[in-house]
Amino acid sequence: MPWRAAPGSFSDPYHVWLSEIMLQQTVVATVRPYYAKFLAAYPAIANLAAASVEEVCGHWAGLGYYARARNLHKCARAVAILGDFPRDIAGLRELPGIGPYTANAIGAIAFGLPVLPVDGNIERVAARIFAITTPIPAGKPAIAAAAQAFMADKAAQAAPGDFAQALFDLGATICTPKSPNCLICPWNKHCLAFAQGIAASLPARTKKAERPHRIGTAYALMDADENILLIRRPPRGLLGGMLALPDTPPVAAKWQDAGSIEHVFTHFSLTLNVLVARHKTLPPGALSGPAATASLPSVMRKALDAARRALNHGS
DNA sequence: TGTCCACGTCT
DNA sequence: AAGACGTGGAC
Repeated sequence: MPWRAAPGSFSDPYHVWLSEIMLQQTVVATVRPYYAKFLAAYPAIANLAAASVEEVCGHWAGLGYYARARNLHKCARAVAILGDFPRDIAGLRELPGIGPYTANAIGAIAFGLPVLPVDGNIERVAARIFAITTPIPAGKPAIAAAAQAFMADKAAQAAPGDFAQALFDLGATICTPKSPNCLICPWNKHCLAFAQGIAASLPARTKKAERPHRIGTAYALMDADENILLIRRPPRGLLGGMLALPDTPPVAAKWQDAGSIEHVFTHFSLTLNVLVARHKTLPPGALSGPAATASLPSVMRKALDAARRALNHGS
């Protein structure tokens, strides 16, 4: 990983923090190009603090969970005021967007504090080693508590950051969610789930409630130069602070059907009907143009693509 | 195709 | 303290 330091050495706290925020609920392959883009745009956390929140959200577009981008910016400004990252868990926890996991990740990896950041990987390893069958999420606290026993290990104490990252790797490559490679696992002699032949079934999960379906409308108003009218959504809630197509008609116009797109969010799936219209000029102050459309959340990019297809066919 | 997975934080 | 919050890849 580009954000990792050589074994035995500490990583730059800025790099650890930036990568860990991006890695929340997001896989490494997705994060990689965003991490590179952010470091190019903001070589130091001071550059991030000096940027506008709109610009930061724009760079974040497509990565999802946009509260992370807003908190990233807030956190950068808080760190700018403090002068540097706090070097203790309690201090890190007070920063926006940093919860128990991320505080421990920064503490262990950047500062060598003897703490264990229990992510999904380490949770899975712990559930198996100790054969904890309580389903997640109810069983989460018990699994995290059991995982703390790992820190009794001398190697863990000596290099908490390397230890945590080694466990991440164990979970990602050997102790995988499905078909774990127990036969080559360095810990298989100590694994209760392996001994009982139940490793693949752990951690158990409570069946999720069915995802509701919603229907919405997006309005794409395009001028002669192919600019599309965009709005900025309110700073909280769904796609908070992000650019979007309006969900109510921005002007009186001859709206035409451009088909629909499907999108799945965490807590609902969405059919978005897209309507399009041509207009000579966009309202003054409209956000538009190629730079703006590059900064759209994925659902809005899908809608915009549908709108453009319809307009190009119709003309 | 659809289900699961990415434990993470905030309110 | 239960629910809100995105997206894409693996299988």
